[in-house]
Parts: sequence; C-alpha cells; structure tokens
Amino acid sequence: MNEVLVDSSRTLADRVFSRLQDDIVRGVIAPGSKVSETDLAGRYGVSRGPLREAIRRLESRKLLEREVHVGTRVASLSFDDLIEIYHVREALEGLAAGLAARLMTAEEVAGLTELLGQHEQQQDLRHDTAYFQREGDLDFHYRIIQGSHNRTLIRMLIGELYHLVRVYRYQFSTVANRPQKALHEHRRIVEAIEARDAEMAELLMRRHISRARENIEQQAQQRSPQ
Amino acid sequence: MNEVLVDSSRTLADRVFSRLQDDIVRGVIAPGSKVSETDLAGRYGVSRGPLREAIRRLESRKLLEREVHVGTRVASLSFDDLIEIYHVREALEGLAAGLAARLMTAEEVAGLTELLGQHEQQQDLRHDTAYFQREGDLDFHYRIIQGSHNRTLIRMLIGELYHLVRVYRYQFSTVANRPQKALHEHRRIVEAIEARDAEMAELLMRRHISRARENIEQQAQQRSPQ
DNA sequence: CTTGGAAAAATTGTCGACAATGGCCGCCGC
DNA sequence: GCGGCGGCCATTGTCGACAATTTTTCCAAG
Repeated sequence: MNEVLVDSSRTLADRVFSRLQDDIVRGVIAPGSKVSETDLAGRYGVSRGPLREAIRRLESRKLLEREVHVGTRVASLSFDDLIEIYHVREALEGLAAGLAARLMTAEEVAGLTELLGQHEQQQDLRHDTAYFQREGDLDFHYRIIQGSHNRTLIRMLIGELYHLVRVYRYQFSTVANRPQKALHEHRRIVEAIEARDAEMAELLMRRHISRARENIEQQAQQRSPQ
Repeated sequence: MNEVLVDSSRTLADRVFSRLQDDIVRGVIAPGSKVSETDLAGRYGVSRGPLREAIRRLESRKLLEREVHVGTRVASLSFDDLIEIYHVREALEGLAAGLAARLMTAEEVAGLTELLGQHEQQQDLRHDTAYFQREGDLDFHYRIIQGSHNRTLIRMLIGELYHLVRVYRYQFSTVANRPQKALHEHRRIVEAIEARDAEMAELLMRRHISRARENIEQQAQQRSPQ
C-alpha cells in the first residue's frame, strides 16, 4: 500500500476533510452532536488551522452546521429534509439517466450490465442482501450518473447529495425493504440504456426514485403514526 | 446604514467570503487569473487564516480552483461548462416551477405577478432593457425557486449554480438578445402558477430554459464558426 | 544559443499563541 | 425560594511566524 504517496499527494486539510466526512457519514460522530474544534484537532492529530478549512468545506455540503462563536454541530437530517432531497434526486437522476442513455460509451454500458448481473446473482443466492441495498445500490446509481458525462451534474449528485443520503441511511439504519422490486427496476433501466432510449431511461429512473421516496414516506408513517 | 451591526454579526472569514465571491462573479478579478493568498489578504485587510477558509468555500462552489503547493486561480467557464449547467438548470428549475405552482402562498404569487408587471412596464417604455435581462431576469427566477419551499433545491440553484451563471454573464458580457420572447415566456409561466397548474408550469419553465440554452449555443456558433 | 541543473526566491501549508465572544455558575436582592 | 446580574471559564475567531514545496532565475557546459 502506497499510503505515503497518498499522504504526500494531498494536504493535511484535505485528508482531515475526507476522514471527518467519513466519520460523519458513517455515524461515528453522533448526528446532531456538538463538536469542539480542539477535540477534533486532537482526534485527527492536526492543528486547528487545517481543521477549520475542512469544517468550512463540510459546512457548504450541509454535513456540518456552524453558529458563530457558539460552535459546530453534526448535521441531523429530518424526514422532511430527506423527502426534499429525494425530489431533487428524482429530477437530477432522471436527467442523468437520459443523458447516460445517449452518451454512455459501449464499455460503460457493458460495465453497467455486468454490475447488474452481479447484483442479481447475489440476490438469487440470498447472499448479503443488506450489502446490496446499502452500497451496491449506490454503485449502480453512481455508474449511471457518471455515464451522463456532465461534470456539473456528477458533482451535485455524487459530490453533494449522496453524502446526505448516506448520512440518513446510517442514521436510521434503513435497509430498503423492497430489494427485489428495486432490482427489477434497475434491470429495466439498464435495458432502456442499452436500447439508447433516453426518454424511457429518464422516465424509469424518475419512477424508480419516486417509489423509493414513497417507500420512505410509508416507513416514516409506520414509525410515528400520528 | 448599520454597517457596524452587519460587520459584527458575521465573522471576518464570512465577510471576505462574500466580498471575494462578489469580486469573482462581477469579474473584478479576471477569470482564470492566478491569485496569491498574500495579495488577497492584503486587499481585504485580513490575515491568511480567514482568507483560506473563504477560499475553501469558494472552491467547493467551483468559483476557485486550487492546485496544491501551486496556487489558486479564478474559475473560467467554457461554453461546454455553461451548456452543462443549463441542462441541470432545466431539470432543477422545472422541478421548482412545478413545486411553486403547488406550494406558493397567495402573497408570493401576488409578489411574483407584481414583479412581472414591473418588468413589462420597463420593457414597454424601453427603459434600461439591459438591466432587465441582467438582474431582473434573475429576480424572476429567484422568486419561483424560493416558491418551491424546498431548501435543498433553493440551495443548489441560488446558492451554487446561479453564481456560476452570473460569472459567465459578466465574462462574456452577454445581453440576452431575446428580451421580448423571454418576457412573454415569463408571463405564461406566471399564468400557470396562478392557475396552480404544476405540470404546465414545469413544462413551460423547462422550455424557457431550454430556449435560453439554444440561444447561447447559437451565439457561440456565430462567434466561432468552425 | 540552447539546455541542464542547482540555488534562491516566492508562495503555499502548518502551527501555536493571543484576542474576543458566548455560555455557565454562583451570588445577591427581592 | 426564585429571578436577575456579574464575573469566570470554555470555545471560537484571528493573527504572525515557521516549515515545506514549487517555480524561477542564473550560471555553466555542450
């Protein structure tokens, strides 16, 4: 492992940014908890300078919230926040799927098909379904987003929104309860992309995310039936 | 002017962030030019600490690009970048218009109608048409985006994308060459929102932005006909 | 004149210390 | 006993100095 190379290629502030983001997303630091700069600096073994730079960046990603002269606290997503995010995801990933159907290279399509095949095998064998839904699902969506070849779109989805979605997944230990259906929807999306049918790919992706949102809304109702 | 209050309510890093962003967006600092931390610190009368925090934030907004141990340079948008942004705008503002048609309060709708009326008067009187297209147009879109009542959507559009769009406008001194048509499209969008017709509002907004993009693409061809 | 390398200069990256502000706790008065 | 007030403490905000890296410049060799 060339950790030395990796370490030297990025700056301290960059590394603490990544590590802190990871700790927030994975829930290592409790959502909503207040974090002290001095503590964090000690935890990551850096001075407060680079740490503050990392904090500002996490702040613009809405993973941290800061109040002047009071402190910084870890983002805590409400259901409303998540629903909002899913509405945006629906619009953006719909766009991404349409673009992907038009612009993906043959290699990218092949890779996507192969990934889907792996997921279906895992599903058939009942191997680690939780894993599929937790990270495999993201892999699938990542590929299509990348396939849009639109850097702005990629940055907004993968660089920003998805971190928040992942925070939520860890925060509520959400295991999607509809893996078979989701997988089937993935299959149809891939078919549309393979057929280079942009409109269909967009429609299917929007519906796919819309259903995921409805699923979350249902779960929310079950947990807190008012 | 209660400048003291404003100054004390925000931190130094926040203020230099705003000022620097403004200078970049308005083209005071030439796009693509390299900026030195020491120079900037001197220009804004702060030390390098707060300045670096501001730089990191501008960096995540893609207004600055940084290379480790080399320096920071002001973003320079290519036409391709702008086209990408407009594709994303089309998806997001379409969503915003649909949500606005459903969720805007009566007061917000009234305010929007009034704003449009002002624009039409200005247009009729041939008063300062440049102003209309440069900032008035943004005002109109801002209102509708705010009317979506979706904070994530608002942040992505107003907090991020629009700064880039404005950079481009200043960079190329673009004065939209279709103010009458744009204004007419605005009118129809407002009508759809007043009628609470979400689907129509979304469709019209998407078409509106799509046409703006086509207009830019035409201009680009005229300037560099290959 | 070009090219290669090494030293110097300039710039960025990091740190520790100092200043300023907000919150907490105990005291005093009612 | 309870509420308001003032001082103390912890934490954030800011700064200047030092270390590390890159770029530039200059000199010499081909």
